[in-house]
Amino acid sequence: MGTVTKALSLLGYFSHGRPEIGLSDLTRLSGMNKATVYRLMSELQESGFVEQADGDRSYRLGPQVLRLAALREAAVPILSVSRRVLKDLSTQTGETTHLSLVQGSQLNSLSHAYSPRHATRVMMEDAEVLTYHGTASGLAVLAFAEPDFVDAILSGPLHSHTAATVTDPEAIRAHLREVRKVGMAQSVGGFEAEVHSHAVPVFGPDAKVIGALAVAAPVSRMTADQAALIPEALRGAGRTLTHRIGGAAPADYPNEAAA
Amino acid sequence: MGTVTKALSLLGYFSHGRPEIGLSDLTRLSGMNKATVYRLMSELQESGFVEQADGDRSYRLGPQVLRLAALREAAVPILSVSRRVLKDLSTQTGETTHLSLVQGSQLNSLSHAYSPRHATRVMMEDAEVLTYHGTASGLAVLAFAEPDFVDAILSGPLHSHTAATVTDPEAIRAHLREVRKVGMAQSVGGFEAEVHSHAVPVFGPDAKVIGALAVAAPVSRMTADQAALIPEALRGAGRTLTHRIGGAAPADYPNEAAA
DNA sequence: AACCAATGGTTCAAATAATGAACCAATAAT
DNA sequence: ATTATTGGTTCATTATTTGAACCATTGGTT
Repeated sequence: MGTVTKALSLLGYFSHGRPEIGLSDLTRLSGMNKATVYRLMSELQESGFVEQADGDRSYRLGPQVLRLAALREAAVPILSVSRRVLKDLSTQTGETTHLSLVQGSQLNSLSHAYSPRHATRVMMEDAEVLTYHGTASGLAVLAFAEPDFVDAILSGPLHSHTAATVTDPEAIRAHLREVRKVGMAQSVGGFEAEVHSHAVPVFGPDAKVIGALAVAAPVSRMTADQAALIPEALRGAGRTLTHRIGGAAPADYPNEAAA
Repeated sequence: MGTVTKALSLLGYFSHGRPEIGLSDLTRLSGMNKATVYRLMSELQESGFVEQADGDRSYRLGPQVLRLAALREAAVPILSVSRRVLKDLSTQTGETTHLSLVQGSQLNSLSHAYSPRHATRVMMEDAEVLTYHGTASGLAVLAFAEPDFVDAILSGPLHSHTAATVTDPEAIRAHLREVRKVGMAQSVGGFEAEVHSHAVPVFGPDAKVIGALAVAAPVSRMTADQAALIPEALRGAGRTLTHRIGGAAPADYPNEAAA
């Protein structure tokens, strides 16, 4: 691992649950030497990627990342485009919808929309890490990802989020074959109990999967009507989003042919 | 310059005008060795901070920056808070408004709002670099920045954007004293011709200036009425934004006492 | 008040990783 | 057909990173 990769990997320890991290904690989390972590963080701080919280001396993400994200969006406006698609999809289905993108070996939720129709709804946060094996979005991505990538994910540790999480690699592979056939993944209580999610893959310009679009509803609201309406609306939204970002579905993707 | 700083500095060459950069260009821009740039970019790519555009092999910012920006916003929600303030300020003034933040030694526009009132309006882009000496926002920041910081900026090269740009350090310092007195900066055609900008500083929790809030109007619309209304609305918006992000104005900031 | 265990931060010889000139293959321009 | 330029690679030399040990402070225990 090069020095730069090491420094950037430190940024990976920040999350919603851990927005600020002290030097000692970072040392423990990363397993690196304290002096090393200190020097790397000092460099990241110099560049504005992290800053030190006021009273405390612990680190948090810095303002420089905002500039980069704004430029990224200007070059590849996935988030801004997705907001419209998500809003429409939430309106159509009456449920919470979200977009997640593949970032290295992890899948991150990055944009979401709610519907005002029901008082109860599935809540989402942006920049949350989703597992590939335990979420409909993750399965939708895996089903259309490169075999090497799938192998890498399935050979890693597969945690159980709920009692309903499938963690057996062979069972997951069987599931993926099914997803490939219908072009959509479902997960009932696999990540959060009482949540029924549908997800379709989103493709980039090279016809490679770059993320997933999902509808998350309380299981109690999954009536026959909804179970018919959601897949249809979702498939349409997936096609729209892939198209608007200049993407293209691969030849073997069933939703296109069926459209 | 450490290796990490060097790698991150490469990200600084991306902008709206240059969203994708090839290896040779990046080598020339940075003045580093080609092999070095290649290795650094490879590491940045590995971490998802840049990616290579499809057909071309040139680099552009990667998806990983989106995740970090979402987390930064979750920890310090300046952008989301500012959007409301900017929208209100645009409605009140009928003009374009924008927020810029200090990021290291540069000032970046990061959020903006338009008013639908007039057909012509000053256009803005996010993640644009503003100069300290040539914009109202920059002057508002400098006027309340640490003396060392001001010295560093004014001792660097000061480019002329338009015929009206003031580039003499002593003239700028005199201007800054004036800004400190009234708590607001103005620039008429200093960055873009025909644009009259007003700006107030925004302060962080430690009473240090972190950026500026500005109203940008065509000079032709700067009637006596507007020239009275804009400063008042802007001062109010500045106070609101500083307050909402948990910031505090320093004791010598005049807008507070006047309120 | 003395003690202990944390914390963030610093030092310096030893180990390792970064560097840069030269080189290659493949396009693009003349 | 020739030349320049592109992205990418190599490897001995060089310079940076590393890590164990060390401080100074802080907060909690007894």
